[in-house]
Amino acid sequence: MSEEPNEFMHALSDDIDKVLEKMPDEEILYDIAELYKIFGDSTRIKILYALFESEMCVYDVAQLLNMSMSAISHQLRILKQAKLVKFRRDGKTIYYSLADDHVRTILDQGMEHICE
Amino acid sequence: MSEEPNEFMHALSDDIDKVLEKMPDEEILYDIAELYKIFGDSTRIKILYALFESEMCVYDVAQLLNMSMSAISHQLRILKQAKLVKFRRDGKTIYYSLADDHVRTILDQGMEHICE
DNA sequence: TTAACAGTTGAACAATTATTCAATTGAAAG
DNA sequence: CTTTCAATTGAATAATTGTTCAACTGTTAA
Repeated sequence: MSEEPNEFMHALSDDIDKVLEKMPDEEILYDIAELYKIFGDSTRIKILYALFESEMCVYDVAQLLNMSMSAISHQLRILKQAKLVKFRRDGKTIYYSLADDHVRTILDQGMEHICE
Repeated sequence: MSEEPNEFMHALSDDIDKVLEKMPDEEILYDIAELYKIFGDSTRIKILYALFESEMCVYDVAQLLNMSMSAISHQLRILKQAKLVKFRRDGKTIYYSLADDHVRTILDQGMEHICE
C-alpha cells in the first residue's frame, strides 16, 4: 500500500459537510443546551419534583427544601422564564405549578438513565 | 371566621412530610441534576449530535466544530465519565461513539420542548 | 394610613466550569 | 532509537452561576 496524503486518513471536507447538514441549526443546539442547563441544578430539580405533587407557594417550597424564600424565588424566576412552571395569584400568595407534562417526561428520561 | 394561627395558612408539617416521602432521595435528585448539567453545554450537545451520524475521532470532531483538539478531548472525557459515549482504539486513533440510545431519547425530548 | 405578610429584585461573593496553552503520553513507522 | 501523529493532561484564565443579604413591591386587613 502506498502512502496517501494525510487528509485522506481523516474525514473529507465533503463528509464534514454531510454531517453538518444533518445536524440541527447552531441556534437550536444552543437552545437545547440552555434548556438542559436549567435542569442541571439540584435545587431546581427538587422544586420541579415538589411541584409534581401539588401547586405550592414560594413559602411552602422554601420550607420544604429548607431554603430561603429569596433563593427559591430566584430559581422559580428561571423556571418561569423557561416556561417550565406557571403561576397564579391568590391574594398575597402566588401559587406555582408545572407548566406541562413535558417536564415530567424529561425528568423521567433522566431518572431512567441514572437507574441504568 | 375566627383567626387561625399563621402556620395554618400554609402547608402543615404533615403535608410537607407527605411530599418529601413521594420525592426521590436527595442523592438521586442530585445525580439527575449532574446528568443534565452535562447536556447543558452547547459544545457537548454538538458533539453528541455529531456522533449521531457516525463514530468519529477527536481530530474529526474538532474539525467539524471548528475547535481545538484539546477542548474536544476535555469534553469527551466528561461525556465518557457520564457513560454517554464509548470509544475504541485503532492504532493512533481513538474513535468515539454514542454509548446507547438513551442519549438520543433524552435529546429528542429537549428538542420537542424547544420546538413547542 | 399604617402594619404585616408574601414575594421579588439587585448587588456582592464564592464556587464552578469551558477554553487555551504548553507539556506529555502512547502507538506506529522509518 | 527517533520521529511523527493522535490524543490526553494540568495549570491558568475568564466567564457563568447559585445563594445571601438588604431593600423594595404589592396585597390585605386593621
